[in-house]
Amino acid sequence: MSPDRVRSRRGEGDRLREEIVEAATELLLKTDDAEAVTIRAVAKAVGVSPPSIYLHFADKTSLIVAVCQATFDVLDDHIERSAAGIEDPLEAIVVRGRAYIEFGLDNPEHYRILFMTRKFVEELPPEELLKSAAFDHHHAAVERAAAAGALREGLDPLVAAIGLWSAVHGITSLLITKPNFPWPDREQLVEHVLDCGVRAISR
Amino acid sequence: MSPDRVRSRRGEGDRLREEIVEAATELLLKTDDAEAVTIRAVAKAVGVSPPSIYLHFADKTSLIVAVCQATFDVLDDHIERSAAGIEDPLEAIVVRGRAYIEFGLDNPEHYRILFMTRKFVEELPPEELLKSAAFDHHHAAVERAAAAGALREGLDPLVAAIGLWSAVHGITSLLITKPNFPWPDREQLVEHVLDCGVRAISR
DNA sequence: TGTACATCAGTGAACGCGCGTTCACTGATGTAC
DNA sequence: TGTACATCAGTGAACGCGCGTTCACTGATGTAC
Repeated sequence: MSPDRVRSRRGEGDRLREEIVEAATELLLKTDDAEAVTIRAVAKAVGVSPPSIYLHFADKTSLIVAVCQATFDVLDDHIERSAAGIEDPLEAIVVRGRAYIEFGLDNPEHYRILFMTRKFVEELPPEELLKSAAFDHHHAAVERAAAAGALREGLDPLVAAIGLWSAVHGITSLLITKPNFPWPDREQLVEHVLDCGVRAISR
Repeated sequence: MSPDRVRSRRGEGDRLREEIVEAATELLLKTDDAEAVTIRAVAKAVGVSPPSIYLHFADKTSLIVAVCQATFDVLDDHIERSAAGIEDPLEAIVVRGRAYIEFGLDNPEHYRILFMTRKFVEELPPEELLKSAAFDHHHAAVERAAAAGALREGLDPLVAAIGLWSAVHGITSLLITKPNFPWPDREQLVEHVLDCGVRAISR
């Protein structure tokens, strides 16, 4: 993080790896611009020389992929915590959706590399393809609503889950991408999208 | 377009401007990668030297902005044609939504610069901010549905219009960004989103 | 306990690349007389 | 009708920049004996 970083002791070389991922993550948040996250900028933020990055990552893509992986985990965790202990399956879906949107709006550039960019999550060799637990958890939540008889007849829970995802993704990504659009009250908008989401799938 | 392009006659210098915008548009479609659209690549596609671009555009951003402007017009046109002559206001909304999604899926990289990138549409000096007629037309269509008494009580048509936009934007951008996701049948998904959209706002 | 040595965590300098952009220019084309 | 000239639509070569990445290296740290 700081330029007065002290060199790791023997055997603790892996500490740098974490510091690099953290610095890149923080840089994404602070600059609000994925293009500002260069090898040089990350190295500077960590307090290390650019070649040092290559002690832990084969190339820049690998570094960003590690950031994506870590961010997927944070997102999933955030949603799971929010929904913990909520009994009503439809309410749980709404709460999850709200948490998802919240994460996106709070971490726009992270959201961007995870869900609005092909390069780092999608264009990987098949065996390295990142997968977020978040979708599976969301899907499971919709299945629970279906099992509880809360969904419309004849509605495939997977299709319903994707529909909900695309609703929350839609509003999140538009708000991120179009800051100059004359949006009405943001909170009202979010609640409307969430309300429409369950309204459209429940019986 | 071709390297054997003939120089414009006197007074016809503006012809090159159109050719440049067309070439950039085509390049976006063919390469499916906004990063492939460089001044050099566009110049080569037109059959002209790189500095010639600067006879018509102050810088690269201006060129891409012109592409965005033209693409907004094409999108709006596509939607208007699709919805022409449809009487039922709710059906018109669905048809518009379908046309919007269709445009995005057929022109993913154009969709990306218009709706998934801040740089060219949003980060302009206020007086140059691009505005698409498409949203206003969509908004008007929702107002018509409201006037016809087709919407739920107490629903602000603007909020409803944005909700619908975010629904169609959501599915469009996810399908574009996540080609490797195990999507169910694409057409079924699109219809589900459209169906949910009107279902959630109609009475 | 002292010392030679291997190893580990880094560094400094430089590479090649492609990019947007600039500059001084050229040569065909139309126009004035 | 012929010709000098201004103008217009371009061009060739080069600039500086920041980037990812490589290479040969250094110096502190722990270990073997």
